Amino acid sequence: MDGSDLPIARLTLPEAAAERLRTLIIEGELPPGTRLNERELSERLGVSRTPLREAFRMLAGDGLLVQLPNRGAQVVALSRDDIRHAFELMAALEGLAGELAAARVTDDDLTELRVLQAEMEAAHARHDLPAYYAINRAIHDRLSVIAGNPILAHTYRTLNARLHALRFRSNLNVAKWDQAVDEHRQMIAALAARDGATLRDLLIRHLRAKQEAVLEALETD
Amino acid sequence: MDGSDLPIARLTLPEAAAERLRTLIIEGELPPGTRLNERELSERLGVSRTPLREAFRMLAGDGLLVQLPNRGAQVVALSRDDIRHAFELMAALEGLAGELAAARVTDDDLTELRVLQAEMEAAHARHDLPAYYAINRAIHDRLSVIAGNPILAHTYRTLNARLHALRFRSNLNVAKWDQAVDEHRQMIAALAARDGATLRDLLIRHLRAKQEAVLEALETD
DNA sequence: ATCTTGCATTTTGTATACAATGTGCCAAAG
DNA sequence: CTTTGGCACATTGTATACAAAATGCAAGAT
Repeated sequence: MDGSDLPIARLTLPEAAAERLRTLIIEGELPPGTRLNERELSERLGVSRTPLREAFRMLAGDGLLVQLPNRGAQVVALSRDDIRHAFELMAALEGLAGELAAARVTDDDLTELRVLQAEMEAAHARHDLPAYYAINRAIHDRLSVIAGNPILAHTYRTLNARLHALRFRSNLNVAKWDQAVDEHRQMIAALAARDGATLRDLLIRHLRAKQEAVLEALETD
Repeated sequence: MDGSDLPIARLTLPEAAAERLRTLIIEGELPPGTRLNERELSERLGVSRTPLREAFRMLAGDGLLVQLPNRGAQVVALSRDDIRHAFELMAALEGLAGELAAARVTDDDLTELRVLQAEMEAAHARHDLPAYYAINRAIHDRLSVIAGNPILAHTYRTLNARLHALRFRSNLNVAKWDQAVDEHRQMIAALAARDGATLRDLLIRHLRAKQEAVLEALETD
């Protein structure tokens, strides 16, 4: 069985509201720092304040919101240091994921990853940055799943969501982009060779480069 | 200033309830698998159901509770695999903390850690397991703080709380105990030498040993 | 002119009432 | 004797009313 014997996951109202809010935040509809008025938002989402507040608690747990007593919730605004810290942790998580994935990867997984890699190179060739980001994310997500550690995967996704809320896209110079694509090639090779240590190092370096690009992009805001 | 200019953190009712529940779970008062009846618990804690439900959401975010739609919350019961996964991640987090700590540790930090280490050896000498655990935890916590990455520290604490809810104490054979104390000595040495790579390896091995001890202990339940 | 002080308004915090859903038991049919 | 249907009860889900707290503005004092 694949787990479909557990109760089917119908979304409860607070969960649905949280999901909706999450995308609003990540899509940039609710930019960092925005104060969230409960009454206003509850009308906008068509739910009452009670489930909305539960949604707030969930998102606060994910680090997308901060809640100040008697002053409501606001979309988190990461400082430069926060970003540095988040990337530091992300690098370690990706490194671990790579190490574990190398030990467990199947040939089917590799085939799938190679398809994604090809798509990514195509996006790169036609300078399609949004597509590149989407595929890039899919590859890294896949890796964290192949690692076979749900707790890691969850931590990874949560942290990733927080960073995505920054919407740092659209800034990436050509040299770094070329390099990133090349690093991906090396990653697949390391994975195919089941070389966990190398893959780990590659991923950590890869993340460090990404961090630099992000911080640079914020610099020029 | 030390940050005391931010709004002083008075506990809101849901937060207080969550804190209370958290200790009840970690102390083993509410063992894994316990179903939490909202009405009953709200009376016991002296709060109404609304703030209690927000507390549930917070603890669910921390992974201490699972919430099933229309079936309420229950204390999470970790499977052997969950434990393995949690330790896998913990090892990576500790490793990162060690690496970062080695780069930032001050002489004052070292003095403090050496005091804790001495206390730990004393506890070990008099076979005081509870004290040993407490000091052990203090040392590792300290390390994650010295690392200077609050996001890492938070992730670490959260995951740690989940594992502590297992209450796996009271099982540890003498050989492993001796070894653990010795590993701690080596850790302090590596830290004093600012040797991050060595410290990282030590911590990861240390955690692996701990994991084995825990899994063994559960075996004999 | 600037800084308090107090009041009105807005916003969040909590409790409770009501609705919807799930659970378990018992009876009747196969 | 087992199984299924339905009913009563218990529990969770949601909305709303009320209480408490914070914010902004204006008027007065320094």
